[in-house]
Amino acid sequence: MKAKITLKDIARELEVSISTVSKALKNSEEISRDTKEKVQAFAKLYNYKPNNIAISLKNKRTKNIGVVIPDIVHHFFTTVIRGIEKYANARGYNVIVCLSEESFDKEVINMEMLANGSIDGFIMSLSSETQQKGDYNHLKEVTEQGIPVVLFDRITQEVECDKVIIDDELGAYQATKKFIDQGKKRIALITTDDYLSVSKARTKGYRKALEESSLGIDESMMLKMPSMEMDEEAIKTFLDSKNPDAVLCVNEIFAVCGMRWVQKKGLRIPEDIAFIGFTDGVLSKYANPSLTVVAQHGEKMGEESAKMLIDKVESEAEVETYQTKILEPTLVVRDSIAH
Amino acid sequence: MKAKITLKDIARELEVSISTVSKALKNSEEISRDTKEKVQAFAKLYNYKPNNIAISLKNKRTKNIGVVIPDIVHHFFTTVIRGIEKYANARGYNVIVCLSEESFDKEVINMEMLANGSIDGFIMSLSSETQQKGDYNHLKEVTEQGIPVVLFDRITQEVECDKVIIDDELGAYQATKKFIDQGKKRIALITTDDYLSVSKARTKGYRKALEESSLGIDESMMLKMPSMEMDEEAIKTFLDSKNPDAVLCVNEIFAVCGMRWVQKKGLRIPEDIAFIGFTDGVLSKYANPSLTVVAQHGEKMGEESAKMLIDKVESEAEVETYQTKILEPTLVVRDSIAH
DNA sequence: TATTAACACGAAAACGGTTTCGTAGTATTT
DNA sequence: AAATACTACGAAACCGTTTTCGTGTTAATA
Repeated sequence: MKAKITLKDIARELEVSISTVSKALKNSEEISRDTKEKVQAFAKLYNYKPNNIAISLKNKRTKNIGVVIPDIVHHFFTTVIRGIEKYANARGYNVIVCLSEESFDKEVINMEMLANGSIDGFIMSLSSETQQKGDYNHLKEVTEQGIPVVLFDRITQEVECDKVIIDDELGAYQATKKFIDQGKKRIALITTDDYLSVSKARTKGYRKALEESSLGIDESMMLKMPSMEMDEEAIKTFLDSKNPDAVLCVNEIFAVCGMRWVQKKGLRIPEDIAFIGFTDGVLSKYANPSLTVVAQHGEKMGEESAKMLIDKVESEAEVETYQTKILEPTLVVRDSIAH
Repeated sequence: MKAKITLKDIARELEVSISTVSKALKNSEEISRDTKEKVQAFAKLYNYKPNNIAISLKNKRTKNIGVVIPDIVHHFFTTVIRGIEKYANARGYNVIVCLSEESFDKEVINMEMLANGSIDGFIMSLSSETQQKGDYNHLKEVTEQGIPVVLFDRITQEVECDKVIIDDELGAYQATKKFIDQGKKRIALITTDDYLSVSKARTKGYRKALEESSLGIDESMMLKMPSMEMDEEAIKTFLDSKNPDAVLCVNEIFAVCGMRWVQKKGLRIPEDIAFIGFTDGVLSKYANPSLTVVAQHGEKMGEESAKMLIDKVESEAEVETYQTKILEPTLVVRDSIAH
């Protein structure tokens, strides 16, 4: 086992000072050609690499960014992380991932853990519990300490920071409009409770499209699932009783379950009943029939978030101005609707 | 913006030395009751939290573990990360995630980036390119430096370190045996090229089961996909020409594609043709019919890996003894086979 | 009363770098 | 020859902790 070599080691071997070594390795003008060559050669030979921790301590920059998300076993978040990681890596940053598992307490603990010097900034999506409680003090504390935060997807207006979202309302609006244009009359919505900012926005878009049409809104055509846990029975009962000819679901899973059930009953998709979901994951792609979805462009979202964060981290100016970036969703048309 | 308070700040305010503050906060016996109370009260008031970076530099322990995986948009890896994160967090560690994206170079770069003090150890799964090249010098260098490494799932025998795998051979063997017991005669295998350690093991299990049976092996019943990219045509052609009555696939996607195709041709699943895949992901669960799979217990695998790594990191002893933990796979029976 | 022990605290080194500033020695200018 | 300007390097501070060791003060002991 050969331990890592330090500046001090090089200095001792070469009988120069630590400062000289440091400067020589940085190709400083201050150091003579001879000395530089000697030091650099030695460093290369012994594979010297500066210690990140020491540099972090000195610079007060860790080149780490903390990502706090509710769940990682979830296609959307996973693509966001990929976007973050790719972008951050390209700019020399590492990504520390923490999972809140939809718990307020875990979210708080994770942030506190990271806020003590481990990271230069946060990228996060709120846990459902946090959104329910409406308690954002942990976020406010962090921003007050001058640590930049970027919120994505599940955001709140109560914290002043940069934000990246997709226009969920628009996505739902377009999807619903698509149904209307295709002559669907009984358009249902399967969503979760309103505490999730995204569900709320999607419901709004759905309502808006119906209001604008001649169809109008029928409250009973909306099924609100109390939690994000799957409850197949609720969906089946709902579909059986309301008999929709089109269903908009706020995720893939609700949609796939719905499709499976109506197929079992002998209905044809999309002729008798059409489906559109949210999130362009594997499920939609390989479902039978393949599912039309409102794609959220998670990777793009991750990139944007990382860009906003790193720009802020690296900007000297203490700009107290925040922006919200709204990405446009895309309808990915597959076989679960007519086309 | 209120900046973080340091020991020095407290010392100045309270007119004591830094050492006294440090000791007082640690409840040292050396410090008088009075002083301790004073310091602790002040620290609490100003919400003092020690700087992680400084502590890391001092202790030469970061409490970070580096996870390097080929891809994060992949259910299996995602569950492993969750397992790692949960376990590591419980023991006070953070997880830095790096993606190799199946590239050898990225794997090397990521490891180098982290190996300079950012982490206490690695948990990783090899990129396909690395397994193809068979070049493991980056791993060897790291272990030689005394940084513990735990390899999971996609491992190699050429590096001496702890390893966690599932018994892929056994999983494939059991799945194939299941087909045989159910009277299937033309049992096909859809796999990827052998360079992936897991594909190799699964193929071996498949062969073993057939060899032990009266059916024997027909090389042409094995389809080797050259890459992990989906090639639907190859699968269709293969299924059409070989006409199997059972198909074992090394992942979910191959299986779901296969199912979709044979259903389109009017075959019944599982009566005419049965399917078993690997990886218990969302796809299997919500496929139509739902897919029987060999579950890999990713979360368990993550936990085990994290446990092995942290135990090693925290053990003072420089034990040069490594273990390989083999987890048992489970057959999750769903509607794609008779039951 | 002189010695020792206990107590409570501070100085300083250490972790591994970066960076400012001072300076000895040489080269250039007047 | 004296004044000035470079060149090339080292000392030391600093980032924020922890920890060892030394020491002044008081209390207990001989």
